Amino acid sequence: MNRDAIRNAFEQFLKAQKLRLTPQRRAIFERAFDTHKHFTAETLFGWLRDSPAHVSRATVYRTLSLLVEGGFLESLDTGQGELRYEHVLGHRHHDHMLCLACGRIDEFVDPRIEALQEEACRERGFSMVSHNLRLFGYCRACAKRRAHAGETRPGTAPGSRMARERT
Amino acid sequence: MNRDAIRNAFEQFLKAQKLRLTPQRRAIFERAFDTHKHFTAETLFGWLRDSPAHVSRATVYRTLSLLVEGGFLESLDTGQGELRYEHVLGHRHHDHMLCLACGRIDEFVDPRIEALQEEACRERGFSMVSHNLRLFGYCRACAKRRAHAGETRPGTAPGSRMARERT
DNA sequence: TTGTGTGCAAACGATTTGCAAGTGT
DNA sequence: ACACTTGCAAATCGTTTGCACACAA
Repeated sequence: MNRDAIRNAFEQFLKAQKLRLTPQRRAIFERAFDTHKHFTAETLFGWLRDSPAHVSRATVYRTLSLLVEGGFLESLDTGQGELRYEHVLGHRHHDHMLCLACGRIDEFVDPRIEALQEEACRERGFSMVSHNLRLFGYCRACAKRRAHAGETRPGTAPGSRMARERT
Repeated sequence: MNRDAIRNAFEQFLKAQKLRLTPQRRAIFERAFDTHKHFTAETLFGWLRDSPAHVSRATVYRTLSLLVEGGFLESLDTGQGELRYEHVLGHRHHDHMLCLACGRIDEFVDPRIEALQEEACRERGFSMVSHNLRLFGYCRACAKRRAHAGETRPGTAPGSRMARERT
């Protein structure tokens, strides 16, 4: 799915919802799809602040919600305060591994896990709408570094209440 | 694992960390283990407010963090703003199914899923510390009700920003 | 025109923190 | 005594909202 097709889908979506295609929405849409990485609302706001397009923080939030509702973006709760966004289109469902030390986010999928989830739901009469699997730990690089340093604690802000060893 | 054993472990934990056993900590500990359900900090605060034990909200939060660090409680991020807490001891690891309509939280485990997660980590050199699998959808009862009513939207606060059909 | 959308700043809500006063050990 | 703890209120922080003005359709 290329950019034009996605943009087109977005415009169709707005039209269908009787929403207006404003320069702000256009700017946010374009910038969001200019990156391949996960980003936060604040990050996107920063990107646009440094560009000719002036979009207020409120509008960034409002439009990101729109894009999520329209199924263009998906929001990922890293459990660390702020939501991160990622593309949905042309991007199959996947789960995440989050590094407690460097914040790196890796994606993975195992169809067998997906199937077992479906099975669990079926057995319990639960009608699943979506799911979310997050593995917390240390990426290869950080795990190696920590093994050497003999570290025990997470590696980010010292003393931070977040990134504990447990969920 | 009975209450006395857990309490004992808690006191040992405090001692080991050179922390003091105060009436507030005792009250919070007892009240937390008086329930079998998932609860929020605010809920626990409410329970204690209506009891002879006077504990400030700040202390509730501080002590809950302590209990999580000590491995007595585990916090569950329902993705709906506030954390919920549940016992750990005598309570094996499990994942959750969250009902978008009534808020019900069910627990389940599938050792095969757990094993596949380990495998995924091994393959990628990721050193897992903890994980968190949440299935969002409708519990048996709500699914049935919705099927009849022909509903499309989640069932809680109408128009609420949360409980969307997507994550 | 006219209902939407935007920007701004104030409001939120859960959680954290600074600080002076209290209290286990 | 003397840290460690508490309570209180103020501070955070990401996100949402009220409102007057601007602007797509």
